[in-house]
Amino acid sequence: MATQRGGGDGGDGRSEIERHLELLWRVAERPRRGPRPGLTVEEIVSAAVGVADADGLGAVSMQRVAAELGYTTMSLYRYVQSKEQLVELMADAAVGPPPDIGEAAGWRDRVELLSRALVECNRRRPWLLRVEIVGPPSGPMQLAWFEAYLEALAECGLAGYERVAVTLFINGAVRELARIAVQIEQARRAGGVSDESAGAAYAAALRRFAVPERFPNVAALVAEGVFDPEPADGGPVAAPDGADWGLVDEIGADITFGLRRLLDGVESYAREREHQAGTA
Amino acid sequence: MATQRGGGDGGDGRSEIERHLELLWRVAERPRRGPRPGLTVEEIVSAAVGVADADGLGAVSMQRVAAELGYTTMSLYRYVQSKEQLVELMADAAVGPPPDIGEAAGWRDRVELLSRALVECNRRRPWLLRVEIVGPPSGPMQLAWFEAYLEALAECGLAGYERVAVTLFINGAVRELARIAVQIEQARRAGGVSDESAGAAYAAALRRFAVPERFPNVAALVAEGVFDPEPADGGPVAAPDGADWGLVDEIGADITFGLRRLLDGVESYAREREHQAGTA
DNA sequence: ACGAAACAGTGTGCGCTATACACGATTAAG
DNA sequence: CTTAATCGTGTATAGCGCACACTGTTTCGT
Repeated sequence: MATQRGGGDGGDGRSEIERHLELLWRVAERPRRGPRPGLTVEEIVSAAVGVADADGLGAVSMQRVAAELGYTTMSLYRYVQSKEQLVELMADAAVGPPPDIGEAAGWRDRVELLSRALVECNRRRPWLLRVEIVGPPSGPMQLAWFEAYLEALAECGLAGYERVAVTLFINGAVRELARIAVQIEQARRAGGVSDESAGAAYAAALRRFAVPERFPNVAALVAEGVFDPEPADGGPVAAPDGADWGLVDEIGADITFGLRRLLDGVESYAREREHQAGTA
Repeated sequence: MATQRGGGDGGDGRSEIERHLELLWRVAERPRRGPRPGLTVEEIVSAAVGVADADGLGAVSMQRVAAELGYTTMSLYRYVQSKEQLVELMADAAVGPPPDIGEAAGWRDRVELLSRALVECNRRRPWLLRVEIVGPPSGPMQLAWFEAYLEALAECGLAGYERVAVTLFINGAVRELARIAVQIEQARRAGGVSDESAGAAYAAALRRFAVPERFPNVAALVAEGVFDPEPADGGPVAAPDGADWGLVDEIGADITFGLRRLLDGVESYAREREHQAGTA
């Protein structure tokens, strides 16, 4: 394993994780001596994000980022402790702030709007989905999204820790579904030789390997045509209620459905508890 | 980007993705000429999994795996097209088959049992959570879990594609939540110097950066003590109904809550539709 | 039976990676 | 003006994935 960020100490009083957080939040204690730094963490992160946007996460190397800035590789280490940390800074910066969903609609719509915006973020920067989440939301932007979800859920009738649970649950589901969708999308864009799109290839694979004896349910769904790229007539209704996720239709519909069931459950749970509280 | 698995062709008729799937499913077309292979894909994958179990995913290199088998690095490439592919094979093999949940209880309990088992898998092999999912469930084990979820949801009253949506939704949420929990767990285990555990450090960080002006909801929850490692009295009730995920209690409770709300929503949705169908 | 073709495993080498370390140049504190 | 801290650079190391050429083995076509 690389550097475990447990209780290490760099010589001064602050632990490693503490300094990491200070970097995330740009707590800049100005250096007291020595030459003026020619770079800022901001610049480095933004250059790295630029590289990732242009050529993917795999193209982000210390050398490439430094070259982009006209500096040498090692100079970056004056600002960042490791590449791993740089990637985390990138991830936080690149999600950007959550949209300002006014007081437009009810809390359910707000949650859905927020989730749609989150998907949109990840769709525009597919490499974000390849950055692994290292823990609970810590950076400014991550925390801003967290805050936004909690705010959206403020009046849904759930207790504090319950709202946290729902937020994390939704985030996880959305991220994972978006990952699948984006990957399909990319494969589809890259597919040149054969006519069949990646979705069709997947359907064909299922048809081949999901034998009814061992995988009866999957096989039945395959037979239904659920996994066919173009939803067959009467198949999954794409984007009900005008919910457009900008994703492969099928996955978008999946998110919509799962999210709405979850919110249904939240609603009924809150209602029931309110009722209990009233009679108690 | 590395190798896009779009429509490449290796000379024979089968596309790259096709050959990948055949390897996942161990479709062995025996070679017609030449010496007998001294290794099998099975051995290689199992050796690689052993390395990952022992020293983490970062320790898995072609050299290391080959050395473990007493072969040279390059010999592995006779069986596997790339390291990326090997990792995928590892991921599929390492989750193992889903547990056989009998006809014990209702579909809700079956889904919860399955999810608990999935979390347990990832808890015992934390490196699994660091392997990025590359697409819809394709490997034998991945598909077996998919099948198990669909089977568990068979009698919940949902249509086919709706069950798919719920399955993917749950999988995503469970995976992401488990990732956070495992990371906290590891950090806690590695934390030696300072007394405060990683959870406490996170709570402290939130207390420092989640100022009420910009993050009122988060700040309020921090003040409530929701993020404190030891749940304060009256805080989040740990493991209601005896639901033990083997994880950090707080995250386990999060999964339980989110999952049950989702299933609540599924139940009411199915009931309502059945009712509609009855009156139609 | 025999040449040819296919295949297994090895050795070498290339380009790339992160990053440790020592060094000169620069700046501010005492 | 000394001294300590810092910035940026140059150099070096250990490791990585993997392309390629090569030897030796096995089996097919004849």
